[in-house]
Amino acid sequence: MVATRLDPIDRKILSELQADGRMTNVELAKRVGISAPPCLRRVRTLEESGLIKGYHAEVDSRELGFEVQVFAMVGLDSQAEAELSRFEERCRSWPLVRECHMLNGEVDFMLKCVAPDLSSFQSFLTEELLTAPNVSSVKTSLVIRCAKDDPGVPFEVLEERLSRSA
Amino acid sequence: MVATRLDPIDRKILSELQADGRMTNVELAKRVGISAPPCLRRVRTLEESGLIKGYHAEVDSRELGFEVQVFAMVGLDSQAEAELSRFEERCRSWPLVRECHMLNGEVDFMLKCVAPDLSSFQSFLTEELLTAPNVSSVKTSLVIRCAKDDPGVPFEVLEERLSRSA
DNA sequence: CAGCACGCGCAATAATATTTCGCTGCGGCG
DNA sequence: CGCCGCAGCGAAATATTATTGCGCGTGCTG
Repeated sequence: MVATRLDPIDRKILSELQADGRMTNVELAKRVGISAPPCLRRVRTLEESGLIKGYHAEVDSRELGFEVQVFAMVGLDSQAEAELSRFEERCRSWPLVRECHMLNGEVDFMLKCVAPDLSSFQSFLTEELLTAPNVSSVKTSLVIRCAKDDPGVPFEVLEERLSRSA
Repeated sequence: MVATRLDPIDRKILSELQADGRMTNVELAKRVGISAPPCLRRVRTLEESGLIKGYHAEVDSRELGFEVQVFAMVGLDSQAEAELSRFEERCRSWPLVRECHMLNGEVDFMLKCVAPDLSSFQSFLTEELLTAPNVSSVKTSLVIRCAKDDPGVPFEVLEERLSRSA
């Protein structure tokens, strides 16, 4: 990891931008305690180094008409690398699938899906996911409500850890 | 849902800002096909209506030293509302827990956790999660690799759906 | 068909981003 | 030790962007 090259100011920048990605550079500079130009240079460096992978607006999915959120646990018949990749590629092509994680243990993949309503998810499930090649089992769990949905990483933990090792 | 009040331009704005939340307003206006001032007015309206809940920088968690990502499926002893809320509140106070979703079915909660390494996750698991009141069972699954991690909702699906109902 | 409300674009202004420049502190090297 | 070169800073200048005010057209509504 490249994080060791980051000084406390860089980490503060990342933390602030994770919390509010549209903060002006002036405001950001004020918060991290340096002037605007070096602050912008640091942000650009963080972007170019790939530590900042992008910026996104967080939208209200329910209000936008996506009432249904589902976790799908998928088991495959073959776990050969070629088959794994094929399944991942398929997931990337399904818009309803927002996340696809390969897991250890009995279940091979965890998918997070979003759909306008139950019936559209059902048809995705039966017509796409269950009929996809190599898929042996799918267990789905509907999200009843969401208590927490924080993006990114807990910088507090990082700081705590660094202060201990210092 | 309030989405019916949105015209195609508003939806395009949301879609563009979800993909790139730091786009300048002039660029955004160009893409959605109107001039800058009305575009900015629309963005402000979307923000005030809560349809845009915020903006976030997407950071590279591995590079930042968070090597471990885990899904934890939690079962509780009591599912009384007061107990559910209490557990949710506890999840909000744990930095390592980034998401907490209540599910239907046998498992009560799905947690997405992030940690610097396996041992720090283990200590969280044994010292915090497993010892929390009312927690009866926890099954964890380590993320081996991530094939897809798209934020937000698939606007393509929304458009398709609206064009059918039109 | 007049009046009204709404949303647009244009032009002007304010704020912000970005570049340029010179200063300063720090570590390597003569 | 003292000099040099580098890296990072801040101030100032400039370019770009955000924001406001205003007049115009369009489409309801009476």
